[in-house]
Amino acid sequence: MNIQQILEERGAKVTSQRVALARIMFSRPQHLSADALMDLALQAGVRVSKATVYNTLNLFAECGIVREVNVDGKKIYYDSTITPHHHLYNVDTGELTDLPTDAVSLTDMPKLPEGTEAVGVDLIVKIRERRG
Amino acid sequence: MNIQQILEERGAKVTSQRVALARIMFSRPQHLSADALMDLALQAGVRVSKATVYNTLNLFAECGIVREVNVDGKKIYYDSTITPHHHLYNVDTGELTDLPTDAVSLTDMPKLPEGTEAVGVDLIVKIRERRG
DNA sequence: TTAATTGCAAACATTTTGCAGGTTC
DNA sequence: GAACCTGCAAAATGTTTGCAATTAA
Repeated sequence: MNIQQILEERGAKVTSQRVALARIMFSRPQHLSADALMDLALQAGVRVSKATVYNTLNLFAECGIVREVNVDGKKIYYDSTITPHHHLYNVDTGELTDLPTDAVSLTDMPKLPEGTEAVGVDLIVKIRERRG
Repeated sequence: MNIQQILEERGAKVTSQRVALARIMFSRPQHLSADALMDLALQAGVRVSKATVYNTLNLFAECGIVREVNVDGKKIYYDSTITPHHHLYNVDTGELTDLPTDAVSLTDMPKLPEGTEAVGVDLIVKIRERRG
């Protein structure tokens, strides 16, 4: 994945912050909040502001190179993996992990309202530590 | 559904605010944010504060009589229907509607990590107005 | 009577915005 | 050099909290 090329195709400028944030984001499969990405960037010696982190994540999402995951209604997580898959969310630990699509059989799409089209399907299996 | 009884069973007090908010919430199947519920309450002449609306919705969720729906990472919606079902979310209009479970075939549960148990499954089909 | 609940305002957390200065093409 | 981007601080949301006054049991 060439972030430079993706930005150019979109008519967006190739700035050092965008390249640096992309390098961190796509270094491995992960789920990062804006805050967490900012921390990783600062730790890596990348000088970047909060506003730019938010702007950049929104830009990446619009470009379709990250996927937003809403799991707790509080903060947005950005998933560096965009191939179709589901999520496992541990409500006790806050841990968010991927679930291959074949782990759940989701066969057919429902009939959608007139004049609408599907954008995507988000499936989150919520788990917790076993009690008792 | 007897809200009075549910509160008593939980050892929570039966207050006029809780009863009034429950009456509005469960008057029909709907998806309400805290803000929207507060507006409906005020319109209905119920004197209630923002803090109490939030407290009450959290209480109802803990009692399992409403279901939280996280759809946009910004605000939490509370669903007055708790029988298993999925959701259709129109990203253009913000409209959130129910989808019967049989509209999508979700056959088997994935293997869960050791020591965890499923709390629930949230499936949201995101749609938009058709383009072009 | 007492323990829980309410309301208010202030605190909090996350995300967005306005604008001056800096950078990319 | 023109348009875009960044950083900062302030604003905008949505939600929670602290505490005095009120209410249910």
